[in-house]
Amino acid sequence: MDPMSAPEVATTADRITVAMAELMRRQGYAATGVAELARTAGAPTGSIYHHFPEGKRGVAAAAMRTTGAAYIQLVPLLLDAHADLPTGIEAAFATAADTMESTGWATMCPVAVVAAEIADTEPELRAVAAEVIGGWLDDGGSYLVGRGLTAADARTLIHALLAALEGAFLLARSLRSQEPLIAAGRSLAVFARALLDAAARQPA
Amino acid sequence: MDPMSAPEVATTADRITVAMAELMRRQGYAATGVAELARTAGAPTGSIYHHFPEGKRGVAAAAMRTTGAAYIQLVPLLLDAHADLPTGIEAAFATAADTMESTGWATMCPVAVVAAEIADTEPELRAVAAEVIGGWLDDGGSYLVGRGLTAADARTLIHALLAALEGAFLLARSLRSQEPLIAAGRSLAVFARALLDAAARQPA
DNA sequence: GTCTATAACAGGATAGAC
DNA sequence: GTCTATCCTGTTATAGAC
Repeated sequence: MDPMSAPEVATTADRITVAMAELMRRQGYAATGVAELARTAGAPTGSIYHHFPEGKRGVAAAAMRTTGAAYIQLVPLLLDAHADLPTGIEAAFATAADTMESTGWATMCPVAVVAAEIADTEPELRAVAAEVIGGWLDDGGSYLVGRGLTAADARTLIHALLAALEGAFLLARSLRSQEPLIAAGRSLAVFARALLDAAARQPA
Repeated sequence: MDPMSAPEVATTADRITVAMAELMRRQGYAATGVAELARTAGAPTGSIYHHFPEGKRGVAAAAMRTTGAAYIQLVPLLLDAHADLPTGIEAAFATAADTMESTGWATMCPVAVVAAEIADTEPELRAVAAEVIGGWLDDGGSYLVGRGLTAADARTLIHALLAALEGAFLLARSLRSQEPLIAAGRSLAVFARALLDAAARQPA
């Protein structure tokens, strides 16, 4: 708040949120304990319940929302670099594959890990996951419209793209192989090109 | 063993394995307790450790392998019905979407749920996941070669297909929407058709 | 707003009677 | 091979001093 204050370390609440996102990405929601979270964030357990009265569940919700906001910024960052959209998509998947391997196959999206775990058991967190994923679909779809796709095609493509990305992350992490991400990238590049070509052929 | 014995109920070990697969699919590995598993399987906790000396981890490994064997049988079952491969792929995704909605969005692959959770924390289970997924890729790839794809194309397609399927399951479950599965099915049908067309054009 | 101590309970695993 | 009782450790959450 004070413009004079140095950037310092992030606030305690921020450190807790970031630590939770990191732990969830690595081991999921259920396996992450509050004590471990406190240790990782460098805060006593009491601070967690002070900043997040809803406890572990509240921290998880905040971590998912923060992750969601951070990830959506990557879309233009990765795809604007290529004038040809299909080429950009394929390159983005390749970048993801490299990043994953260089981080020891740990860099998976925490929202996806948690979403799989809690969809049937934690209604509030499932709603948060749906909200975050829905935001990705909306924003990603808008971006694709800007790249020349019709609204309907953009919606189809962003659904297929996000599904392929999350699924390929999951397979790559278990197999410790770039192959799923590379194959998914090729597949989506072909699909994107087909949609663009069809739209160009009948601009009704 | 005794050919005269009625089919009866499955053996205790089988009931435990099946119950574990069902619980893991719904809530993951970490959130599934041994007491809950015993209750679901209709067996005392002692029996679990009698049949699976490695405990919860051993039951999970058995459940993943059993699931893997069951799922791979679905491939010819779903795809042989259509003479045109891309059409068959799209129909299979649509069937998965219907099944999922009619079961209250709970029917996700337990291997995928667990794989996401334990990739960094349970090395033995990660290896089992890799073994099961690797089997799907091998068998699915062989099937696709039988449907007219080159070995390299089959490998690419089965990777892209499995990634899209697991990812779409994950999104569909969180969003409670068929849309990810339908979009992924369309995307893979287009990709499969492109691979088949390219192979037909240059049968070098 | 920070931190310690602890309450209240559930976790996985084991021992041993039957 | 089945089942019960129990051990020990870890869990989430809270109370209350500072």
